[in-house]
Amino acid sequence: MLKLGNGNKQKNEKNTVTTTVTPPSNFIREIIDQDLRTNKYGGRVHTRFPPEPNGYLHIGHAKSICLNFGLAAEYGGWCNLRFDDTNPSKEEIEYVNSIIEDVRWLGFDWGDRLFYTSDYFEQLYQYAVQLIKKGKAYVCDLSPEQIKEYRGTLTEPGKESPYRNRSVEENLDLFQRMRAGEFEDGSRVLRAKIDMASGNLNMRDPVIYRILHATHHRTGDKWCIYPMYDFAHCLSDSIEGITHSICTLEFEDHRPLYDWFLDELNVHHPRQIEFARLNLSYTVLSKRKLLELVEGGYVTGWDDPRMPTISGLRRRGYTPESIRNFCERIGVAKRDSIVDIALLEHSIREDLNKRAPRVMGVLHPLKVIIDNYPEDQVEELEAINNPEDPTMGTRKVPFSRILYIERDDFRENPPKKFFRLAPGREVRLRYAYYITCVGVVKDENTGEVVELHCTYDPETRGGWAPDGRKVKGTLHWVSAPHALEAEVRLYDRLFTKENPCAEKNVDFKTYLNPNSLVVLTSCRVEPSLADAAPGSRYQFERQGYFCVDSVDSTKEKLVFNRIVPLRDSWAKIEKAQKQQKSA
RNA sequence: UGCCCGGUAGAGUAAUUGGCAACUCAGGGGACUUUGGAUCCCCUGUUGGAGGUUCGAGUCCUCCCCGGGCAGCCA
Repeated sequence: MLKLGNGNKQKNEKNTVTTTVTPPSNFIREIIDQDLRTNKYGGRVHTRFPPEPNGYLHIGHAKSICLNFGLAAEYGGWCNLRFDDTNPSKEEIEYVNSIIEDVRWLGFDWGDRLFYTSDYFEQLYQYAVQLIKKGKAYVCDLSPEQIKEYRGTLTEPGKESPYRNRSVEENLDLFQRMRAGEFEDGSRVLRAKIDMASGNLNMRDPVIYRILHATHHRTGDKWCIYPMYDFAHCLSDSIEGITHSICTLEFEDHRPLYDWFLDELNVHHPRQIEFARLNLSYTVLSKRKLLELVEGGYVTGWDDPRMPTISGLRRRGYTPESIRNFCERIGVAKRDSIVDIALLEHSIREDLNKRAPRVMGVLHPLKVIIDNYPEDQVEELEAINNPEDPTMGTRKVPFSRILYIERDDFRENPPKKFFRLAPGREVRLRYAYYITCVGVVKDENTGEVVELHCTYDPETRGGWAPDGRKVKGTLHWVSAPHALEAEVRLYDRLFTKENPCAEKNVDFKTYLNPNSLVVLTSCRVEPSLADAAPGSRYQFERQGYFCVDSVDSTKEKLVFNRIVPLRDSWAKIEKAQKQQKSA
């Protein structure tokens, strides 16, 4: 008998997701292709994303979301969103809401197929009763400690519970009274009767129902017994008519148990496929560790832009497209691996290069006075919004006698291959003029360069010299009297070590990067940014991609998050030069 | 020392299922350039080991080595 879930009767909402990367084949697609060829599920492909609402989603979940929703879209099937809410002591509505928001933001749509395992509590209870009636489940009065003791170890078999052979009638009565609330938490459980000597611990009479007098965020106080994950999960998949239950590797050992439940109950039997969860270099991806960072105040919250959470990446400025492309690129397999975070960074650069408007912003301002530029003159110079996309048009940028340039763009004693400004050197100011440095003003006490004097060549307006002479460097700049002051938050990798969890006896927090956030408070950006909307993304030319912080930025005080820096080949040259010197 | 899974360039994945080991990222070099960005071109480097089957093995077989997971009334 094949029981089809209610999901099958409901209408499909097509996903609108696109990726620019051609998906390579993988072992899951092969399995589905095979099932389609053999008509195993009547040609259907129905997946689900089944989070537990006990934390925020992270990039590792994005992999699973993209897989499940992606496969469904690709094969013209469906993907359900189902909350695995079987443990009211850990789950909260706040998490439910954040998960819904995140999955939607990633660009996926579950139509009217939003489900909760708690929707099935009554049905699940009836399944348990069926097992009891078949003599395949029993109420056990052993304490938690005793159950552990009786379970045996990895290498030794367990022993049978003295309550294992209670009569069906007694079990039915006891289970009903468990539901009725007659017993204390922990006093009794319902167990499957399988094999205490199995090499697979999951088969040693696993607990399938426990007593928990806790208020559930959806069912309130209706229940005081709750099904265990192993029991609830496989049967929820079955109820929904899921064809391919895609999950992570650690559930491989549970599959025989799921097979046992499904076969004993003789219900629709999804095919479970396990894949390796995502690991990313220089970060951690476990709810427990992320929670530790949040609760310990190491970050400002779940949406701290340094966090690998979906909400953190969103606030940082990552786009859903870039995350989807990343997930496509990393592929899916069964071996554990650590993906280089550079791949994530590449994905966002690739996306934003095509889409982000260019703008000029000076992070570490150095004042420049153009000695031969008329005192009160202001010119509006034309700048291209995105050289990758002419349809994005142009804008006007004001130019005047006093400017700011990047402090790094000037060297009093320029090293080899330094193409930027130095005493006597001529460079181009982007979209403006060629300027030549004619004077350096330093602080008398510290020796710090505080101001540069330059002359400009009026013939080079727009950045071209009529005599054809070339300059090697092009600098970004802002007009001092017109510039907007802004705060810029420079984010870097959260950890200094590729795998912060590699050593079992060293706390991963030891490797937290002390420079993962550097706040710059007196940056100057061009005036076109005055009305920049929260969340909008820009390329600050020659620097990187930045996003208006959606929480802290105001019209009065702009705050930008650095999403990712541009690739910086000068930094590499300089680093190599320094290494050469010290060698 | 029980059960399960896995091992392909530095990283992540492919390989028409037994037929020239490739793609992306990273790294190196070059071209081009009003972003030292982007783009384009080139390069470095790979089937854990030993046997076996075969005309032919990353793929099939045997043994070994290495890595991961499992003893919640968590998921």
